[in-house]
Amino acid sequence: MAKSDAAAAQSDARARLTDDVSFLLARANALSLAAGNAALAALGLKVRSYSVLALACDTAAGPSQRELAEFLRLDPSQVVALVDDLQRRGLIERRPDPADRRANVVVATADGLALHARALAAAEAAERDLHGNLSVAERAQLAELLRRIAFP
Amino acid sequence: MAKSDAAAAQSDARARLTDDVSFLLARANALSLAAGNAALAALGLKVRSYSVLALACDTAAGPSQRELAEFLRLDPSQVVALVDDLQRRGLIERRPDPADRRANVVVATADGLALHARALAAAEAAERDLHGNLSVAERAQLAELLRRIAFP
DNA sequence: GGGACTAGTTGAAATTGTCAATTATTGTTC
DNA sequence: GAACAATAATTGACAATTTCAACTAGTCCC
Repeated sequence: MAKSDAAAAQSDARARLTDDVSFLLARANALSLAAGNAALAALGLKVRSYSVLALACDTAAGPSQRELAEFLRLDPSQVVALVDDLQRRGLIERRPDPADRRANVVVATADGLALHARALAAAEAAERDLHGNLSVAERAQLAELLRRIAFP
Repeated sequence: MAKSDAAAAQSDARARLTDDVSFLLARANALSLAAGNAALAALGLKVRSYSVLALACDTAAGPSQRELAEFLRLDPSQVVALVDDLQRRGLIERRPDPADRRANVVVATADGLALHARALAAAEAAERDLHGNLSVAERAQLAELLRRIAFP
């Protein structure tokens, strides 16, 4: 390889990395996670526990822990710890799934619903802050593109 | 709050989460990270070490460790460990920065450049696999939108 | 009823993240 | 130019997270 070729091969490595969707995903996520955790800290939540709470605030028959694990891409044992914590704080309940006695269904308590409302507002504020330079249309488009990667 | 309002407030919690850019970012990143690590494992790299190597393959005067830490959003002490590892394997070198004797400049060796070329191919294949349902234009658009979040 | 599989749980081990302290060097200020 | 605050890299300690294997209880299928 000629000297100039080697130089050319080197010079665009950084360019490549900043064009790399995977890298951008990682960095954007790191910023988003930090901002989210900071915004939720005042409520005693992290992004993880907030996500569990949000899903537990879903339909009356909330998600099973297996569904939580799959949706949040966590090990089932991590879900146990998250649910334990939120349950100890009276924000969610484990209810036996009437259709499958092995499974628990996770539902929010009244306190959980109330906290979720506040947490949602905080999370949305943090997100607006993070995406300040994106228009509403752009944000929707970003969500749509991400959804096709996140849920293949 | 009337019963129907409570039900309505609950029923869109899940919808909200899957519309939440932060959540989608987290999930897409988790998939991307897993795929990337799997693709790079055969070369003895992870996404982290690959990123350091890629940046070290940058211009002749590579990045300082502080720049690596900032770019990859890592604690400086983590960069030390990553650079130690790659250096032990003869893939990169620490060179004293002539302009600032406190700083090291991290540059790839010939072996490092060679491995990076193979790793780049593997990473790109994994990414194509992950983004299979996105067109080239959509991927470019996604990269542009992510860049505006990742580098505010 | 027996055997394969699944949901949740526990606990241990490995990896990663966070933080304070230290050394060497730089930049700034009087 | 001597004194002082600030910065780059490093070390080591500690917390948090991830990953796995094993276990119990329940389901599904034959």
